[in-house]
Amino acid sequence: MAQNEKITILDIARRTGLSKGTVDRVLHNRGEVSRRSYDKVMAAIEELGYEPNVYASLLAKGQHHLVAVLIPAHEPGTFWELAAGGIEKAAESVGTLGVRMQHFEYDQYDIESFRAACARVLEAGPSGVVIAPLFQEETDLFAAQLREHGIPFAYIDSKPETDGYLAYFGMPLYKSGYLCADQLTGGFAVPSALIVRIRRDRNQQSDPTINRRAGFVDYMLEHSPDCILGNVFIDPNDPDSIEGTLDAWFREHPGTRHIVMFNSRIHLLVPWLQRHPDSQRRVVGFDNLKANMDALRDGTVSCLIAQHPDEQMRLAIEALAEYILRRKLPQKKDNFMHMDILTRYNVDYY
Amino acid sequence: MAQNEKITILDIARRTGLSKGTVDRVLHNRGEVSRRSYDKVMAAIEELGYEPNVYASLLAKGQHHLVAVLIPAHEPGTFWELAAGGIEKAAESVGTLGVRMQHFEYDQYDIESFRAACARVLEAGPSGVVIAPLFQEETDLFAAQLREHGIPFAYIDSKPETDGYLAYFGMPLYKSGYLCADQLTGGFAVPSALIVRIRRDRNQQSDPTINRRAGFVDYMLEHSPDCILGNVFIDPNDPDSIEGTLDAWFREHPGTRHIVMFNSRIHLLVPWLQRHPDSQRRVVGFDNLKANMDALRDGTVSCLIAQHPDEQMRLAIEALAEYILRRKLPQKKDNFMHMDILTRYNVDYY
DNA sequence: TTTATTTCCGTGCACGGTAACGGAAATAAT
DNA sequence: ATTATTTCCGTTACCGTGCACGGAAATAAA
Repeated sequence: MAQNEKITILDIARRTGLSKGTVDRVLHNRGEVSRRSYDKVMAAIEELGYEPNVYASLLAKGQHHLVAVLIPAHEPGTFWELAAGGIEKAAESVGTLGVRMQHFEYDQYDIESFRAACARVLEAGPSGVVIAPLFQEETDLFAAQLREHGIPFAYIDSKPETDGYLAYFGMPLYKSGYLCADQLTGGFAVPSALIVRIRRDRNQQSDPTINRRAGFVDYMLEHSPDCILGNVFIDPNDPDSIEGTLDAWFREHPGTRHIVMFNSRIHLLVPWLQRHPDSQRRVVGFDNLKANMDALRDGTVSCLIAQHPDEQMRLAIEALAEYILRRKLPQKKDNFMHMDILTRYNVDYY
Repeated sequence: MAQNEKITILDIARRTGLSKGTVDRVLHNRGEVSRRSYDKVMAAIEELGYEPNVYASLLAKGQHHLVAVLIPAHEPGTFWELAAGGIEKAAESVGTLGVRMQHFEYDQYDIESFRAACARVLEAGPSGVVIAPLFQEETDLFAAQLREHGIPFAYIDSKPETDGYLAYFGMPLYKSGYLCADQLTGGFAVPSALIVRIRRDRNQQSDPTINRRAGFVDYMLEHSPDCILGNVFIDPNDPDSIEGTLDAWFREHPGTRHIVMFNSRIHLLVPWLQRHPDSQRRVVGFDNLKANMDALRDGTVSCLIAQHPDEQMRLAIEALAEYILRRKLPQKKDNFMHMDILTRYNVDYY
């Protein structure tokens, strides 16, 4: 561990009777070195315990790497805004290492815009890419292109089944549904619960909420087998329909109390919930959007399960930087992040 | 934000008609510069948006800074072991910047050992110090010494009332007690609950659990005013006494169900809890020690509130490094970390 | 053997900043 | 006016690597 003096490239040059140029060629094995010399250098490196000086290296090549981030447009108050926030956090840690970040947006409901964004990323010539893969097939195509160019990439949020990525940072979706159910019921059997869903565009192949719902349902089957699970669909862009849909459902099922949503839009229900207060009702949703946290504070929502997309982003960028600068692979390829339970009593510290 | 080209020290030298030597003198204000030149340089720096190249700087001076960490001995399975874990995490991020860390231990029940550790820290001549201040007065003395030497320091876990530190990273203690109460009761009124405590040495002046208990009690007064709160004391080194104490209490108060501890030792109750199973009982404790998380998994403990001391450690070290290397003050001086709620359903991802 | 090619390797500058050294210019002392 | 001091500033030699350039040595082709 403790080396009294730093071994430099010059030391092993002297030791082997070669020049630092040759040693450098060996270190980066860029050829033009005889077998004999190669072995001598390698032996000396081993023997003296040489470790390259990162500063000198970075200074010398003066490389300013670019990491491209490819995520859906982050409208204020959306899930992707949170993710984008992680870019700045990453900038603090790896920015000093000469890594810059650039942000490429696409419309999550328009596959064409995704294709266009991919093209722009390639044009920018990044050293690494972070991808939030919403369109499965298109993502695979893009991944293949990146591999061709030798550009490493990492996924956040969800990941395609195809391999070839450097790392993945996401949430254990199935488990999150399980956890969600436990928070909704408090561990006790409940007679019924309502699942509020948003109808998805068929173009968008990847839907994380499917797995969440599966975990939720399995928990209920185990702990509350007689529970009746209702499903209603709402249109996020039509507040009136939300009101109407919920009113209709509760008129027909007055016994139901608890409500759950598996995406980040639980805040859409706040107006209705406020008009129909019920101190015994539990409402559980996902993700620490500002609107959601406000609902938590005023008691409209009981609990949020947060996955901290900003952390995922930061870790993905850091993993890429580590690989780009030092060729170091991440310890784990698939990283499932912690799920945080937010209530009105701890939400203020997020 | 986007600077096309990096501004170097030479650029501002040329811009001002001075030499890089002079610019350097200004940058490190080591005098021998006329007022006129000083102003010119400062203006150019501002104007061109100069930012020093950390690599070149570190390479040139070859400094390897040392951050000393002063925390209680981290026996395996204790709270401080978690904190010590953060040192390695910090090493990954700031280690590449030439910052090394050294760890100084003391016995948290022996004030003499704390004094000795302080002396050893000063001998090592660190560029910054992280302190977990358990002995209030002694810590103030040490802080004064550090200030004298111009060594910046940061507190974790708790902080003395004296100012002069660079940053503090800890948990909102009072609020954590509040949150704890909410998790224990599920928001409903309960008839009674038992608080299990550990008798403290009077030498140790700083006790974080006091504030926690205050928050807990206040929550109960609001939400469960008629609740009877029991207090028992156990000796952590005597398992038999733990059994006896709990048996005795529950013999006299059979109506009580829920149990809470405000320190990290809830795992001490596991043997007793396992011998007296009760599916309706809620048991809440603090901190993500391995033994605690195991108890969560097998259902013995219902809920843990985690503050992630390793994160506190990492952030404290990073803040120090940022100040040492770039003289940048942390954004906030007092940082209250998030409190995470751990249940059997999300504990596997910690 | 001479000439043309490869193979292999040393030299030297660049990267951006640090700080010691010494000297010119400005001021003070004689 | 001359000398002694300050005050201020430019020059220069590093720090450890990366890499282009050119040339010596070894081999192949003539």
